[in-house]
Order: sequence, then structure tokens, then C-alpha cells
Amino acid sequence: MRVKDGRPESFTRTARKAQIVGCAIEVIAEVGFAQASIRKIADRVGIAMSAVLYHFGTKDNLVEAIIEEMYRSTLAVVVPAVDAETTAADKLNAYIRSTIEYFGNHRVALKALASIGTTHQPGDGRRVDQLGLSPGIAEQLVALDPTAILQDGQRDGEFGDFPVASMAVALRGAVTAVVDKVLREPGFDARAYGEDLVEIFGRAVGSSR
Amino acid sequence: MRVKDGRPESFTRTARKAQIVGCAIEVIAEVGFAQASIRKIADRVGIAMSAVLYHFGTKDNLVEAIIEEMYRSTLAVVVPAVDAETTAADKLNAYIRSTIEYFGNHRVALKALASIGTTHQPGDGRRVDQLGLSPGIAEQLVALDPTAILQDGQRDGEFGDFPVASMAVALRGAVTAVVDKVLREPGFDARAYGEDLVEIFGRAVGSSR
Amino acid sequence: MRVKDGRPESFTRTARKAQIVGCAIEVIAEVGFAQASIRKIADRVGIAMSAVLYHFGTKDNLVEAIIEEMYRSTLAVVVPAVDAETTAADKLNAYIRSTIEYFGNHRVALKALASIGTTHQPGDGRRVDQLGLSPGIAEQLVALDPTAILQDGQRDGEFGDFPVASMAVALRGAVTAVVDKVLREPGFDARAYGEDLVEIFGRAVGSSR
Amino acid sequence: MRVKDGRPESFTRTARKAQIVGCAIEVIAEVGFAQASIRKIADRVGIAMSAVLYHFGTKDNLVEAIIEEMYRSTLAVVVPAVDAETTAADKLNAYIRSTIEYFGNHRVALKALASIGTTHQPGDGRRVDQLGLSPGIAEQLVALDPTAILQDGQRDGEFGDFPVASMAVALRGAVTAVVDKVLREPGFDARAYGEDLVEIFGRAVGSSR
DNA sequence: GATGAATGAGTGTTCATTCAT
DNA sequence: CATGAATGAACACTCATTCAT
Repeated sequence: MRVKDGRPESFTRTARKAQIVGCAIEVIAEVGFAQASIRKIADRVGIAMSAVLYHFGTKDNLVEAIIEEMYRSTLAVVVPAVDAETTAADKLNAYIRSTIEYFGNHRVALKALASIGTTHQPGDGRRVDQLGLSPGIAEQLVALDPTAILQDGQRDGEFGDFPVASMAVALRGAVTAVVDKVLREPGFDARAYGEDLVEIFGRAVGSSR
Repeated sequence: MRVKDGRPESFTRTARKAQIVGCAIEVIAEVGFAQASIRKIADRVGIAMSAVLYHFGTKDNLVEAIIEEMYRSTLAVVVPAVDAETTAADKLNAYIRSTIEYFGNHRVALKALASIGTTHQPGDGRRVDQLGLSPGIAEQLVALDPTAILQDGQRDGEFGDFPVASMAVALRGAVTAVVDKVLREPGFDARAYGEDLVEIFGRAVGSSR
Repeated sequence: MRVKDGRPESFTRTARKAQIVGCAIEVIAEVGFAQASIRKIADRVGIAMSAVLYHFGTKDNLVEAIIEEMYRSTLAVVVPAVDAETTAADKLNAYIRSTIEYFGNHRVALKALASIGTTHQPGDGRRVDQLGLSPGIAEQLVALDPTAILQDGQRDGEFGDFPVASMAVALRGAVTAVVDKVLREPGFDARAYGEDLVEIFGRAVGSSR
Repeated sequence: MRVKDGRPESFTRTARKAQIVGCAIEVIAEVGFAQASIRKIADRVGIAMSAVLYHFGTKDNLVEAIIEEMYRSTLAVVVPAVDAETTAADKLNAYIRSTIEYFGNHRVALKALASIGTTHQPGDGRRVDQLGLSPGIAEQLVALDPTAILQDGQRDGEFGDFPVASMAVALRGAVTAVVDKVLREPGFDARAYGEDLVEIFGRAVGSSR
């Protein structure tokens, strides 16, 4: 609607939008999504409430921009880390370590995302996990699911026998648990927990190494 | 409020409150906490909006009652199951199985609770995880943390060597992951996942059995 | 939604709603529908803006109530007047006189209705001329169309030969024109205009009288 | 504004303004005046919203330009048609036919004008029917009032006896009624209705022809 | 015990207008 | 000539809460 032609956004505009997204994440993390009104977000940026809507048109669009930004930054950390390894075991460990490292470094954004995830209901029919999936993002997103790594490891005989699907669910659950921990206990040592997970799941998959 | 003396609540009153709590859980699960207004809850019960407030005084109080009810019903399933067993390994398995069974059977309530957990912000200073902790509940609540079981198993030589704290976090994460699964995939087989978890964590704790 | 059972509205409620409808008509007539906000209407009544929405739920509902009220009061004047006559010529004259008399006496309401008619766009798919048609109203509404009278008069030989459909359109146009006149020229003598119309259209239909 | 000296508008400028007026008419006809924002109009033209204001300074000015344009085009059709005739009866018929023909051919513009007429309220004190009266227009405007024709016809004995003022009002009402018809019933045959009006009012004025 | 009426604070959104470039 | 950024006022609507009955 706002985009009449294919011309890319101006630099100024992109910067402003990034600034707004950043402030929105902070506000949501602090007061929760339900209490994070556009006005409060605008106040944090230091602009008028209508300026936020000028840039995003809708609160839904702003939320989508936030989610997309979260995907982008997560992938930027996890994908290179996993791709740098060759064996399944090393990839699995890289997955665990990089994810947990990211979680440890982005507590505020995570808190915001968690709040959005369970609270927000998009105006169009979409579910909240269908937001932010711009073309570039969607194809990379499989990288955040460890299922492929587990399958490869089993096929190549690197790992022992275990139910892959359940192992993947358990692994993602154990990794995601760090978010809660990190939010509730500011002093929680995410890195150490990551190392422990490497050991625990190393044993669970029966790594032959 | 209105309870000037120590006289316990009348039966009618208790029943009404339970009914309201039940409907509130349903509504919250369906539309999310942020959209679950007192009016919608009252409509579901079939009474006037002000009747809800007559019973609970405040929305915060209603939320607290919901959370307390959730704790109570969870504990009623998990505690007996764990207590029925004697060895640490059996207790651990009972913990996993009963928790997951409960999660599988109370999807609606879980959805509501998840929505409350990340959305609600009590009017008084308290955090959302400090709600619903009436005296009877609080002392039982350790039962929902597997740390004790893991420690006992290690002390008695039933389990091998592993970082207890991290294992507990991972275990709770893996168990809790079933909530997401169950909410997103209506056909998800929670029981089977529970059995897989028994096997996976059996190996992870190096059960000498 | 608000109506849980079939119980009719309380007297107080009905009176309040009528009062609001009345004030809304005044405000719309004065500033035009587009500028007639709920707040301004509430201010005129002397209640809070949210009280208006408490009673009508939606601005659309309020508009519909206004239109229904207009239909009701118009019909209450025109229908008895026409029914009191027997010959087609007398019915035609009664139609012209009663309609114009009503228009002369309800300038404010007419102005409001005219503004609504061309400005308002209901939120649901309906067109503005489909609003306010509660069962009791809809069936009486044909009485506001002179076509039947013209046809009867022609069939019975009371009137001469003329194109009925076009005559009906012209007649309604000539009658409705009084609204503009009356609104623009406060001193306009509607009654005299009505008598002139009786004469003009008497000649046009070739009344054999 | 910006026109410091008496220099007339440049050709480009005039063309742009005409283009904007044209698009504005379309948009207003489609969504109604109340919903026709400057942005939507600008989008239709394919220019920036602020460009519209650059040309007209104010929305009120744009509206005035629209109304003036409507007057101009109506007069361009009706005036020559009436002037081409010599007798009062012929002038009357030419008035009816040309007006209705114009209405039949400019439904979109009429819809827009009708919406403006009842919705718009100019910022300065003026009424909406005082807009668009640039010097050239104002003096010609009497041509749209059939009163003079009726008077001449009566004076010269061409017409019979009837109340001139009321006849003029009725005639304009009957003619204007075609606008409603044409807007509501896309298939309405305006030309045939015009011929019927010629007959009906021919009889009503007692044309001695 | 329970209700209907009413309220004030807050929500997202639209809009005409201004201004530096 | 024309634009994009920004604004403040207004809008319809939702909500938890109060209170007399």
C-alpha cells in the first residue's frame, strides 16, 4: 500500500524503523506485550505515537517486523556455527552451544518474543508462528530444527539408536528452557548449562565418539 | 471482603466460584488472556459481569484463583504417582509419565495458563509465578521439581555422574516441551513421547538398572 | 449479544435510549453526520461517551435506531391519513398533504436523515436504505410509495392516461423537494406548497373530478 | 498562494489540478466524501499526498474546485440547449431534456456531488451551496432555475394559470429525482423518464400548444 | 447474592496539515 | 514542482471497576 513501486526504502527510513523495532522490543520485554501500547513505544523512541503508525501502518505490521528481526539475528548466529562443522556430533554440539549462547546474549529480546508468542493474535487469519517469514528467512528456518542433524548422524552410524522425533522435541525443550532460567535468574550461567547439555545429549544419542 | 468473620465460604458460593474459574479457563484458552475480558467470562457462565467481580472483587484475584486451581490439579496427579514408587529410577519415570499424562489431558487449561504466564502482570508488585501459592500448595510444590529425585538417585548410586542442576533444567524443559507440541499438533501422541523421554533420560542419567 | 434472553428492555433503558436517539438527531442535523461524533452526542445528553456505547454497542447500531425511529414517526402520520380516504384522488391528496406536513414539522430530523443517507456507510455489507427495517416497519413501508394509489386510480377510471412509474418518481421528487426548501429557507410555507402540489398533480394525473 | 503577481497559472499546473479534481470526483463517488481522504485521492493520481495540498493548499479549496467544475460542465450542456429554443414551451422541454441527459451521463460526478453536498462543511462560515461560485459561474447560474421560463410562458399566454414558484420547485424536484434513481438502479432509462416528464409537466403548465 | 447502569482511562487508527529539502 | 517525515487532534471502541438497588 505504502509501497507504490519496487524502490527500496531510503536509508533514513530504514534506520528509523530499526530504531522503533528496538524500542518496541525493550518496552514489550519490560511491561509485557499486552501492556505495550504504541504510545508507550513511541514515548521511548521520543517521537509521536502517530509517527510509529506512519512507518508501520499497523501494530500488526510492527509486531511482524519485530519477529522478523528476531529470526534474522538468531539465524545469523546459529547457521554459520552449524555449517562450520562437518560431523553430526560436532554439528549437534555447535547447535546447542550457539543457540544457548544467543539466548544468553539476547535476554530482553527473548522475553519480548515470549510475550508476543503467547499473547499476540494477528488481525488477519495467520497464526503467530507464521509471521515474519519473509522469503529470505523462511528457507533458512529449518536450520533451527535439530531433526536433520540427528537423522544424518543416525544414518551415518555416528549416533546410536533412539527415537529421532522425540529426541528433537526433548532437545529443543531443554535448549529453550534456558530462556526461562535466564529471565528468572539474572545470574544464571547459560554457557555452563550449554556445556552440560552437550554432555547430557551426547550420552543420550549414544555418540560413538 | 464481606467475610467479616472466619466463617468458611458457603457451599453455593464455593460452587459458583469454581464454575467461574472453569469458564474463565475456557475463555482464556480460546481467545487468549489479553482478549479474555470479564464480560466474556461472565457471558460464558451465563451471569452478569458484575457478578464475577462480586465473587472475586478484582480480576487479579480471579487470575490467582485460576492459577491456584491449576497447581492443585497438577499436584493431585503427580504427587501420588511419584510417592507410589520407591527407587529413584522408578520415581523419575513416574514423574515423567504422570506429568506428561497430565499435560496431555489438560490441554485447554494449559493453554490458558501459558497465556496468563506471559501476559498477566499482577497489580501488586508480585511476579506471576508467585501467585496462587496458598499455604497448602506452596509446601507441595517442590514435588514438581525433579531435582530431589536426581540427587537421591545419585547419592544412592542408582544413577551415574552428571550435573544435577542442569539435568533437572533439561528434564523440565523436555517435559514442558510437550505443552507446545500438544497445543500446536492436536494429534500429537503425548503418551508415546513420555515413554521415549523415559528411555532418553534413563540413558542420560546412566541408570545402573 | 447483549440480549441473553427474550426479556424485553426495561422502561428506564428504553427511555435512555430514546433520549440518546433524540440528541443524536439534533447533533447530526446541526453539524452533519460526518462531524457528529459519539462524544458530541454524549455531551448533548449530558452523559459519558462510553454510556452511549454501553446502550448501543456500536455507532452503527445507534444510526440504525435513529433510522428506525424516523420510519416509525413518518408512517404514524402518513398511513392513517391515506387510509382515512376512499377514492384514489383523495388518497393521492392525503398522501401529498400528510407527507409535506410531516416534512414541515420535522425539519431537524429530516436534515439529520438526509445527512445520514448520503454519508453513512454501515460496517456490515448492508446499504443505508436497508437499515431500520424491523419487521413491523418493513411491511408498512410500501405506504410511502404513491405507485399503488396511481395504479388504482387509473384502473378505476378516476385518473386519465399517464406513465405511472414516471409519475410516481416525479411526485416523490416534487414532494421530497420540500425538504431542501424547508432546510434552506426557514420561512418557506410548506403547507401552501402542499396545496399547490395537490393542484399541479391533480391536473397532471387528469383527475376526472 | 505562491501566485505573487497576476500571472495566470502555467499550463502544466492547470492540467495537474484538473487531473486531481477528476480523480477526487472518482474517489468520492466510490467511497463517499467522508471516507475520501487526501491520501486516497493522491494515490489514485499517483502522486504524493502532499503534492495535492501543494496545489490546492487546503482540502476545502479542493472541494471548491470540484464543485466549480461540476457547475461549469452542467452549464455547458444546459445553457446552449435552452438558448437554442424560442418559445417558452420549447425552452421548458429543452431544460428538462438537457438536464436529465446530463444527469444520465454523469452518474459518477453526481454521486460525488451528492455526497459532498450533505457531508461537507466548509471551514469558513460559508454554506456548501455558496461554494464554487466564481464570477463567471455565478451569473450563468440562473439558467439552472426554470422559474424565468415559467414566468415568460405565463406572461406571453403560452402557459395557463398555476403558481409559478411551486411549479418551479416541483419541476426541479422531479428532475433531480432522476439522480437518486440513476444511482440506485443502474439500468434506469433516464431518457425515457425525461420524455415522460415533458408530457407530465406539459399538461401541468397547461401548455396551450 | 446478584444486577444493570454508568464511568474514565486507555487502545489502535485516521486524517489534514506543516515543514525542511 | 514535488516529496517524505512527522505531528496533534479526533475518532470508535474496550475494559475493569464502582455503586445504588
